[in-house]
Amino acid sequence: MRTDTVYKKAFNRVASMLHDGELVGELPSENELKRRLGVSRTTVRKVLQELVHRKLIAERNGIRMAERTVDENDYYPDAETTPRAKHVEQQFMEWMLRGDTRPGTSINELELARQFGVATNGIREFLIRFSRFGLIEKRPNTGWLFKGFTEDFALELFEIRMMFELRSAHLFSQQPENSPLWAKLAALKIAHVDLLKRIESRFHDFSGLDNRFHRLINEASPNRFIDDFYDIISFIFHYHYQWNKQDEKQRNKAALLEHITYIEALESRNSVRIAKACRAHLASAKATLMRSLIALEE
Amino acid sequence: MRTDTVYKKAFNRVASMLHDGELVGELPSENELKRRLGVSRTTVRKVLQELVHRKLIAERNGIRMAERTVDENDYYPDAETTPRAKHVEQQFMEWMLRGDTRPGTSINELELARQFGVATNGIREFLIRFSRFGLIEKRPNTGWLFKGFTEDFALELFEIRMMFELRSAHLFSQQPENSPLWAKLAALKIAHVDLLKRIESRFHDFSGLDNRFHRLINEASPNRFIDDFYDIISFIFHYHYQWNKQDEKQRNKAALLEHITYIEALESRNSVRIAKACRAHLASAKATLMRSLIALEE
DNA sequence: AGCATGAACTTTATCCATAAAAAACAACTT
DNA sequence: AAGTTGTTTTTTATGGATAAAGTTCATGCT
Repeated sequence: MRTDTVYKKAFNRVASMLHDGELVGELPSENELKRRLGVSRTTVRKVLQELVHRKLIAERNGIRMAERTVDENDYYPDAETTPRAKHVEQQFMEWMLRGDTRPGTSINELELARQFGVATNGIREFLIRFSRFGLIEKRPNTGWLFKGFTEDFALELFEIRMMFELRSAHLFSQQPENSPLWAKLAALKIAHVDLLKRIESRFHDFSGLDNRFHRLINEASPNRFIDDFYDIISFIFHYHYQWNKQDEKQRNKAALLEHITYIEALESRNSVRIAKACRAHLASAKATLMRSLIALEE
Repeated sequence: MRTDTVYKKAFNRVASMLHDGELVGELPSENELKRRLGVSRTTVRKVLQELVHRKLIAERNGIRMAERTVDENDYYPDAETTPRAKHVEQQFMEWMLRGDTRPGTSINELELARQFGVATNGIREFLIRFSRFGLIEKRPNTGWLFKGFTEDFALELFEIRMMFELRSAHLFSQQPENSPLWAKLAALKIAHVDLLKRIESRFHDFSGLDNRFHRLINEASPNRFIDDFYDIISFIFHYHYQWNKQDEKQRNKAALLEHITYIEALESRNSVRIAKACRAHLASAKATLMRSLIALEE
């Protein structure tokens, strides 16, 4: 059966809106809620129905009002708000990055399905999606081959990344003075400086900034293939560093400083300086990844 | 039910081997056939069984020999030797490139499934696979968006292609003198010259050469992401030109000449000359594609 | 007319079933 | 011991079913 994660997530969302006093007095219409929650009206209605049923809200002559205050165990557990496909992704990534899965291992759909508690279809769809990351390969009628999260992989990844980023940074710097992206860049710089001040406690926030920064650079002259490639990078890094936290603070602090230099280079519009800052930053990111790969081997 | 296309294809293969006298006297062992056909022994046995049943071969005290001569209608029809997934691919590409599918159209899995006569699962898997080509986009719980085989698409595609190819051509030229790839390049050049002589009748053969050439260039310093990207290109071109044959002969002849120039540039090891030939060739390929896109609009 | 709710219909996400194909195991032969 | 064939088990490719979520149609209210 299809999971009802969309509903549960929407429900939690409304509950927390009630809790935070974002919905005072008469509740918005179904259509308005639909817009705010980004789900269909069908789902909105289901949420409302349950809210009434639990007496969190009450409906009197067509007007819906908050009734009871929301408490902690009105919320559905987080795990129930994530669709199956996402769970498969997480479990697979853990299996791959954490387990002792060696390069050359073959991947068995049925076995993973059993292990993850889902139908084989879900596994297969995930693997198809995942195959574009270059880490697995399909052999028809036979199964999938895990090629390994190896040094080669990282080298090839960074080679492309470097090409793309140099290209995008260059084009970014060539934008007209009145482009709104310059203002965005300035704002991002401030965010960097702010984070740097609080780095001791807030170092986790870096990955959000990192993402924003690299995506911003691509915005100047969009290319879907570059965007897609950046998705690969984010994905890989997200999971890799999620299970590999050594030196996180230090790593992020260094990257933050590199970003600032890089941003200033962009602001200078000086090609040579830009290329240099870009190269330096990527070289450092690469070195960090390589180091952690070697650590994994042991 | 799973199709038995693997079996049928293997059967046809063996039948044509018998026909062509590639299997004289005692037939090879099951294991040997398995190796030659690239299928499992289970399938080999099924083929043999059917061959016996149809009296194409006979088995006398453990020895299998040809019995009857193979005739035209011993073969299974071609359509039955292609797996469902491939059919879906073909039908989808036709639907997309030939039909009046406009950018922005949304793609309905169920409707396609009905139209193509397959289960929705197959459509979905295809779409997931296809999504990396940058022509469609998934909107969760809702469906897929067809972004269109547009001018933008072609521009973005060629931008990346140019970056990759310049990089690969450069690295190719830097290979040591004793690399075996130089010999391969020379052989390919001869094949080009040969084809040029027969271009009037054999112009269809160009696409095979084109593929070999571009893949050869990448071989010097492999990068999986570049290979993958080249898969996208081949795929797109394959289908696009399959339904768009205008000027095919002339187009191929021009490309053949460009390739020869390009190969000679590589052989010269002269960077400037290489970059120039590479650019010229890609610019021309791009112009051809753009022209045919505009033709489509009308 | 324009927006709200209610109800019916359609499509997606997900599981399950099964024949075909592959792989593993077993017994036999040289 | 290594290669054959026979048999059994496992896995993949494909179809089908269904609850959840999305969309459309209908009705009613300002």
